Amino acid sequence: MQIGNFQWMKSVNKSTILNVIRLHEPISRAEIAKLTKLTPPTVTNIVGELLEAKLVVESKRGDSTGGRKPILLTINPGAYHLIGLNAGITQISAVTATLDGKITGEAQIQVPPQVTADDYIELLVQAVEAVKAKSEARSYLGIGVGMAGLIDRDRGVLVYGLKLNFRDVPIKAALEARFGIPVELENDVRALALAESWFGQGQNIPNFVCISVGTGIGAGIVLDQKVYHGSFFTAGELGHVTIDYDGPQCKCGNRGCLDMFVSKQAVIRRTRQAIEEGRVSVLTEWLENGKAADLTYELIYSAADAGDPLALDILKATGGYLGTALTNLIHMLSPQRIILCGSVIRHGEHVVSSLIDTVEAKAFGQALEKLTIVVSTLGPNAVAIGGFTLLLQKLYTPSGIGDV
Amino acid sequence: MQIGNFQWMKSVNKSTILNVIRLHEPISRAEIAKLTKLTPPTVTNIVGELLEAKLVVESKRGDSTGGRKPILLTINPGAYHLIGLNAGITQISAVTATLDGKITGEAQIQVPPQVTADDYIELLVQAVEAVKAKSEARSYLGIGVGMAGLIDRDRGVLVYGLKLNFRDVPIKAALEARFGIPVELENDVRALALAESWFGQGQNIPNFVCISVGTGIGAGIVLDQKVYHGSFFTAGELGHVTIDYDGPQCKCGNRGCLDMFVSKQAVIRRTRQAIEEGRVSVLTEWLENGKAADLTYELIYSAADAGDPLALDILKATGGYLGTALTNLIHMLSPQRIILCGSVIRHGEHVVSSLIDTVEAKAFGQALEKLTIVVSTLGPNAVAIGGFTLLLQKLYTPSGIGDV
DNA sequence: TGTCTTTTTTTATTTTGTTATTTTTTTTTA
DNA sequence: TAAAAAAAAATAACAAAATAAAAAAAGACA
Repeated sequence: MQIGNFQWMKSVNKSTILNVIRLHEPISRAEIAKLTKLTPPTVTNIVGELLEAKLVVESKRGDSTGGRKPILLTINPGAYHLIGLNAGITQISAVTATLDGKITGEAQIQVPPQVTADDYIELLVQAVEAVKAKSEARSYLGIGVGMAGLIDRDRGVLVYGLKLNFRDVPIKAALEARFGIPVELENDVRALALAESWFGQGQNIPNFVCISVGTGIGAGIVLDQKVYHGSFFTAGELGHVTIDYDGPQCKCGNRGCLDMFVSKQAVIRRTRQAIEEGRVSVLTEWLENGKAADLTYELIYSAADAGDPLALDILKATGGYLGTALTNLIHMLSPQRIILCGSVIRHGEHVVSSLIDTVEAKAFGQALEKLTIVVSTLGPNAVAIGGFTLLLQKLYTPSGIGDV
Repeated sequence: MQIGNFQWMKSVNKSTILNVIRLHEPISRAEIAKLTKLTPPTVTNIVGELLEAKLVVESKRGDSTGGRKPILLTINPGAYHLIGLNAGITQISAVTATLDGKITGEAQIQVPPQVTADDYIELLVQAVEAVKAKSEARSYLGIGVGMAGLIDRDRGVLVYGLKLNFRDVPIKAALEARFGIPVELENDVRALALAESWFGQGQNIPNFVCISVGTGIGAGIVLDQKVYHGSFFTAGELGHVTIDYDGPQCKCGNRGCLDMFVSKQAVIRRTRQAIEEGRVSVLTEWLENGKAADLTYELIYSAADAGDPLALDILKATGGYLGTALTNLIHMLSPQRIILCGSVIRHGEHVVSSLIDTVEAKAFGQALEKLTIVVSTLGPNAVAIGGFTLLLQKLYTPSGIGDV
């Protein structure tokens, strides 16, 4: 139950001002007062504390508009640094960044197929050490981790997932004990959504959904500018949405799950099946004359790029299935934007175009008119960016500033 | 951009205290201080203002626990009254209620098939007059309206819907001009969800979805205790979710929409089709010997109650389709609870049981374990209750109290 | 140079919550 | 039964932080 007292009031104003500086830098005290409707003395007072905490610096003088030149304020990028991790199944990647979200270094570590939870934590530590070694930053505000699996955001625990045998792994506690700085843990797709919200295509979009299509399919849902978790952090399971009432059996027990149609493996399976059924394709040649060792997703989209009709059909159908699932989502949640990410999207112009065609054909009304579908531009570090954004989010939230 | 100032701080505390009184009445000042962590003088001070505004009354003395007996406070039910409307296609129903949500009177007005928007507003006015005439309340806090169609909640405008030719009808402005008290307008299913959240099965459930199945299918989504609208108020279009990729053509242009399987009309259509195909059913007799004029939904569930295998099959299949759609929703949003409402549910034990069976078979993981599916207990006035709850919501929100 | 503008800081005031104290009322206990 | 203890509520003094008014600083321009 939030109650109003002086500390809280000040804390709200402090975070408001810090956010305004972040979003409008470089900006003068007078301009902040105008934007926030706070009075100039209040702004001066709070900016003083932010300067003292080294979160903000006075940069240059601005241009005069007929009077004294304003002293422009910016976020102090150098004082504190952030560490973001993308903790994946086969690879851990780490980045360091400044307070304004600029990446200053990166490092990768491969994960062997068979590891215990303790091994994995040790690999996370190595990744942090590796990226720290490459950076000359001294003071770190914390470590933010995006991780595949069911994550208890509040406790910082991997409940299950990532590797099959992992159960209740206290990632946050382990890393905090090791490094003595705050650690935040979040599901990878939701970290991605957070990254889009702060630095990508989700900026200034209150309601959007980030769809990640790769080995699995997940949705990161942002509603009213906040990442939505659902009860017990299980929202966004797009992969097991039914799109065909009488479709093929999925390993989850249901029929016609989206996962059976559009994951990387599903695309490969459907292509193989079509070839076995005798459909003509350049892929048959490539495989037979040893030009390709095995049927991979990369091979299929190469064939599609080369104009192979089977590969094109498969990828278009993939977009169609995905588009159908997204149309359902659009009618239920009516997001302003859908952001597509993941390896299938990054190498899948055919999938994306057919997806957009499908949505435009199937969705209707205002929900469609107000909608834009875009492809993520954050690149392969997106989840790690989301990781350190968890720290920024805390910093820029009331009562998150005093701790610095 | 919310900034902290004294009025806001006080307003937050005032609404906090008013809410605590509502939820824990009868309660003493000392107890409020303990619950809210506000200090006793602050509570005394604010309670004084609430007493003066007649929103709260000192009722009896409580039992002593070894010292002075506490003065117990309750919401003043008599000082202000509320009006709630369910503005439907064929009928408008109105209720009056006290500040604690007790209904004190009701009235109904039938809507002729052909009316203009102006006629309809006049009928709304008549409904309000009729219910006011039946109540001896003097002072009304406002009118809250739940209405079928696309509602712009902010402006209080019916954008389209209800009757086919209605476009941009300024309901709020019209009623405010007529009665001189605040009017709030909301979509009917979302009003329903709000009613459940305050007075029904959604109490203390942060994330739930209210499914209404009748002539159409809609979902009212409550996330983090707030009714979710989506971009441009179009969230919750459950009726046109695809559940069968190659299903029958819907009037919206897509194939296999849920609406084609589970609305009242769809149930009738599917039953008629089965009869025409020669399936044996008691319904055939009832219709042939003139015992029933026409095939209606009521007739079908009577037959199911009488054990008719065709009717049972149809209703069970209906539950199956609905359950499939809900499973998708559950995997996407992971709500803690699903509340079923509407006429098909109220007279559909067979539908509900098959729906629950389907969800339990198809959903999996934490999303299922943490989920409960219940039937609404608010009765036929639910939307009207949601209507006046719009006013309560405003009243119990910071800066909504000063206006009284 | 002098006046006008704009930005920033200073001073005094106001709002409102907090701490400490007092009053009122009741129960407990000697 | 009277004194002590305890709880609830009210009052007084205090403090935090915003606001209002005014002053100072710094520059523009005639």
